Amino acid sequence: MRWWLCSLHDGRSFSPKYPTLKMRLDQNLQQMASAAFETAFGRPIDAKDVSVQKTRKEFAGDRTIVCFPLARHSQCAPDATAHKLGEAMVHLDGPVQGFNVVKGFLNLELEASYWQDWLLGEASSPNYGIQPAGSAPHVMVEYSSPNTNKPLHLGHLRNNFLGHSVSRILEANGHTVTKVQIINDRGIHICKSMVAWRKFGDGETPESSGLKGDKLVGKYYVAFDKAYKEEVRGLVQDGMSEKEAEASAPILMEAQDTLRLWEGGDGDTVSLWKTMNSWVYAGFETTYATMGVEFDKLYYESDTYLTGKERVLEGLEKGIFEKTEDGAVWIDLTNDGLDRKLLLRKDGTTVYMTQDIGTALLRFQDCPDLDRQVYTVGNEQEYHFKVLFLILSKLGYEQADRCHHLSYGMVELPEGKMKSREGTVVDADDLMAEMFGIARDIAQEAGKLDGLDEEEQNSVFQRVGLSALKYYLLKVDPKKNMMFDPKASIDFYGNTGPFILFNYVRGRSILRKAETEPVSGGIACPEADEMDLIGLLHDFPEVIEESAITYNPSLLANWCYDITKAYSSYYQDHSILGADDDQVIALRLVITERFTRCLHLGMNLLGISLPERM
RNA sequence: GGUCCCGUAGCUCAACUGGAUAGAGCAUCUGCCUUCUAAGCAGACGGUUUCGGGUUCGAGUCCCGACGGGAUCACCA
Repeated sequence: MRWWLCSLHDGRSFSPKYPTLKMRLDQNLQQMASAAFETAFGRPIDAKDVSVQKTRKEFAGDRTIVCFPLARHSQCAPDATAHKLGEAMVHLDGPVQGFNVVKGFLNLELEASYWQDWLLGEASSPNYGIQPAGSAPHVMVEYSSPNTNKPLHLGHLRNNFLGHSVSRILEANGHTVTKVQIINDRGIHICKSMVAWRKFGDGETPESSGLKGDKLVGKYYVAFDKAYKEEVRGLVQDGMSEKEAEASAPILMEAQDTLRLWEGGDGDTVSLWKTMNSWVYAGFETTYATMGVEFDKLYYESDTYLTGKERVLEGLEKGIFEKTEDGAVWIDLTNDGLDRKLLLRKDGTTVYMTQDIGTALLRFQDCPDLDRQVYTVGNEQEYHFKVLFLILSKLGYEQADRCHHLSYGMVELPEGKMKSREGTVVDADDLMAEMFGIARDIAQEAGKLDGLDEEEQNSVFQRVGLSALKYYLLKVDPKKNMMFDPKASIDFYGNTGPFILFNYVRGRSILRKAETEPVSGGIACPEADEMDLIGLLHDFPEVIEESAITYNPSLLANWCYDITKAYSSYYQDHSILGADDDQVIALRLVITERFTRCLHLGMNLLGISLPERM
């Protein structure tokens, strides 16, 4: 244990003035303001109606109460209201020691000891900012869920980092979280790769080619597309209409036959399917391991689509769905402002929607205590989920209300959307490798890691490189589309993951050195220079909570940057171990400890792990 | 065409959910390493928050309209 923790907690003088202060500061001030208001004006106001916010830096004070809305209740001008309210609050038994008024803004000044007590009290807890495990309901979070016909790309990285981070943030808020993905291992897309591999593959395997399994299968998916296009072109030249040609190209027919054979359980087809899928999974596993994401449970579409089909047939009997003359099953959602949607093809095979119905219901069945499901899927599928939840509801499942689509925006390239056809896809493996390489180049050039063995160095490169990528993708509001320019690459300086890591490492370095320098006594009173950092530390629990409520890790990412920036500036202007006064050293060390601990936790909730050196 | 999302500095993004003088990074320029890690710090430059109305003490934020960009409305997943 660090000296400044034990010396301040063991046996003595630390007795906070407001030890039972369970509520956070702002709520407390709201209640105080409510009480003070009644004293001053003889009329009650609801504590919730009091707007408390941090005082802006350019004004004196810690917290500000906005008094414009209160003027209506006080029957006084806003600034007069502020004065009287401030007067009454100072007289209450609480931390408010003084105040000043600017226009209708009441700036409250807290007792100096308030923040000292807080630093040594609430902020010192190892659990600061997180809720006890199991104190909130069970949530299932789905993410990743790639197609098994091509390798993971930049879009999947955003998806995985987002879903993984949201899972951790929910856990920090006390939820039990089950991380899942649906493996789309079935359907026409995988059949296309199978057909192409049979036609052009000549028995090629990952072993024989040295290609990662997902890359190999992706290669044949591309080969299929190429052959298909050629056939269509040929048919059009022979006088067929384009639409007709697209629907009847022989290689497509072959893929559709393969799908029928697969659904019929044909031995050879199923066997090849298993082989090629296993190649893809092995490739994905490697990529997930590099990314640092994991899953608690996998759902396979091949296991859930039949359940979906059964529910659709039940719905058909109940008259919720309708069968057209050719035998296909549809739902008519025009009364709900949507369109007609296909649920079963005329040949009885299932579509995407069918299996998602089955999957959703199976998951609630598997976890009886499940409170809700979160689907991390791109915003291009908003319509799909709208329809899915509506269908579940029409089928009579109340679980429909407990499903949430966590929709996120596309990662766009300067030329627009990624198109595999045009070769503009940014491959996940390649991009991560590039990040590691940049991290290595920078570190080696500066000679920062001399003295570490190769394994330790690699671990640092990976953490630093991955931090750049993860932070880059997570700092943007999930719902917004974002831009990625492969030529400009991802920065390692400025508002970036490595900047945050760097300052964490500096803080940790100080703490390691401090261990050998015993100092006793209390901590000095924080000055204005320290208040920036203390204020941000105080925000931490709310940031974690807000990130969970809104499924938005970018709030947390931005907090990590803000506090790091504040620490970096502080670090530059103040010598922490070299201060003249022992109590000042103690204060600065306490702040450094709170900073590194909260930052470590916050970054971990983003899925970013921190090195001790870099 | 219907529905949904977005529009903030040259570029990439913030803005505590309606609060005070809209902030960071990149890029450009100027300083700072004999000092706890310079992947850093300090400063300069950069804005009619796309445009026009409305709501009120107060609007980048809310409502209406226009313009611009994206997504979606598949017997692909």
